[in-house]
Amino acid sequence: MRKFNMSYVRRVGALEDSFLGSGLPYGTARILYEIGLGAGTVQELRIRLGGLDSGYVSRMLRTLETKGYVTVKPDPADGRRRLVELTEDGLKQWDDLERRSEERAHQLLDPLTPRQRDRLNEALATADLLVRAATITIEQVDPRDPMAQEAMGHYFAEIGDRFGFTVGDEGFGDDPSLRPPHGAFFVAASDGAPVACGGVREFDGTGEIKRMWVDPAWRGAGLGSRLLRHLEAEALRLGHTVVRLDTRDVLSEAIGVYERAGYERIDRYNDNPHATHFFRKELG
Amino acid sequence: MRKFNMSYVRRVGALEDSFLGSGLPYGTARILYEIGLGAGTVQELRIRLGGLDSGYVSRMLRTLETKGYVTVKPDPADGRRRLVELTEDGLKQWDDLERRSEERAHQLLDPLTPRQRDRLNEALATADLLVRAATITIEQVDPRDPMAQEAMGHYFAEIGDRFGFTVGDEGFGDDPSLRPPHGAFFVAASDGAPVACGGVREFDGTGEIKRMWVDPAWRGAGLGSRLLRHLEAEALRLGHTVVRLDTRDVLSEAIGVYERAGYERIDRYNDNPHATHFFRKELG
DNA sequence: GTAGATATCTGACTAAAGTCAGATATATGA
DNA sequence: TCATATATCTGACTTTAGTCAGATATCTAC
Repeated sequence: MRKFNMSYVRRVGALEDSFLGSGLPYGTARILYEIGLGAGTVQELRIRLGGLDSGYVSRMLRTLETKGYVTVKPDPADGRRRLVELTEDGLKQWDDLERRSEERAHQLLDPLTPRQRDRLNEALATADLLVRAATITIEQVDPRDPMAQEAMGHYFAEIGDRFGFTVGDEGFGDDPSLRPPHGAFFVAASDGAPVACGGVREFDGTGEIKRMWVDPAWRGAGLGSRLLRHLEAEALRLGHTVVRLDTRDVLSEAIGVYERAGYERIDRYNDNPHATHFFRKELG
Repeated sequence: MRKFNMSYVRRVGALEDSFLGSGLPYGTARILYEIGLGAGTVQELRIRLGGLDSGYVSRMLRTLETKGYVTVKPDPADGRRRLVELTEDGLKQWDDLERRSEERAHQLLDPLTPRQRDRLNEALATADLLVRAATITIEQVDPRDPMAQEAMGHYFAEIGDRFGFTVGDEGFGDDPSLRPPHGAFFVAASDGAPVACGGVREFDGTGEIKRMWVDPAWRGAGLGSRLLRHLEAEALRLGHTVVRLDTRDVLSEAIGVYERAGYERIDRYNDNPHATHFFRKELG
């Protein structure tokens, strides 16, 4: 991997140079590009760019503003925040960056045969997926946290359970049992977007895993197993030596994950009307 | 490819940050690292680092020298040049960079399963090879040029022809027919090292391709065909509509390249005692 | 031996990138 | 309502990275 970095950056790093030739310094061009990918608040921008200094970003936005490439206005939802978006001129600049970058990439790949180009694309796609997978972070959050809510939204939508939330609630059933001290909820995120979630709670004297979901695009990448290990560790920490869970036949990939993780089929242990399969595992 | 760059650099780019934490600025650390990969003249260093300004490099070397990480002394072979190498302290620093970088890579890959790690390595190796292949440059040089000499050295070594050069010559037979105006010689280089070569000349009223060689590590990557197309174009430019060539059975890959490029077998057309196969192609 | 060419160095410079300490205005919770 | 926290901005600053124009010593070809 390190060998690849050295060699790749030396050769292709120049791709980034295409940001130049736009009359903008690299940092400023990067910000312009990022705004073009999606307008938003200054703060979002800073995070997406990897935590740049607020003063630094502010100054660059001022530059872009005086050049007429972006507009900055207060966020109606929170007067402290400011919303940034591209002007028409800014969009033109952005398209320009995009085109130049595309051109450079084509030129670079020109000497390759079509078959080699296909192989390269495939290899890069694989590498990208795996690196993304490696940099997914699993974090414990409150089930009422927006990220958790978003993830559970996907979960309930997928199992077609329109009753996952109580009418009148603002979000999906805030199950207090999934919060400390006797429970926990985890969200796995990639680039700030939730790609998997799951919770542990106590039920009938043992640990129980609930609401485990993995983004369809991420299935088969080992993320389910990783999350499950995380949940089991938490169950153990909460003092359980046995965990159980129920699931339904629609979630076929999930069933595979449980089986490969050493779960054994058991009889129905609760009265969940939607559940079709029940599992159990000894921990420790 | 561009998508990969954005995503990869954002995630793994931080690998380069490991150059920091060494108390050295990035540029200086890069030089130190490069010296550690192989001592040599300042010039070699500059080229390996992608053509940095001589003043800039000189200054950084001065910094490293006063820190006691490198020694710089005149090259006995050419008093204008200076040789750079690591001191013991410098080697320690280098190992440190190496270790930190390695650590960082391991940490990054930690969440992946061994199978995923293998897949990633394979994908990166493929991508690296192809990107290297794409950035190989083919340039016309004088056959007496050191690069050409080095490439021909490999060629003669491989065909086991100890008589490729005339005794008393400093290098490999400087065949004036491979120089303009009636001939040309080309070297393909990757990272400053020759990986393929070949020449065209006039022989008996038609074009003739001579001394075509591809580094064994690069065979099967389409480089031979690419070089051959180059040589054919040159032959055409020199006014030939037919090219011929001879080769010997030891160079089996080469024979495949000629056949796939549309060459047809012909009878012996010269008295080269080592040649076993003879080919011909109409151009244009 | 002399006229270039080459390799490195020095000094003077610029621009980009980033840091840090407040200032200001708005939001939030007790 | 008041203390505190948050989001952004401004000004003053430092470090890196890189450029350019000579200066100097050495080599090469004629």
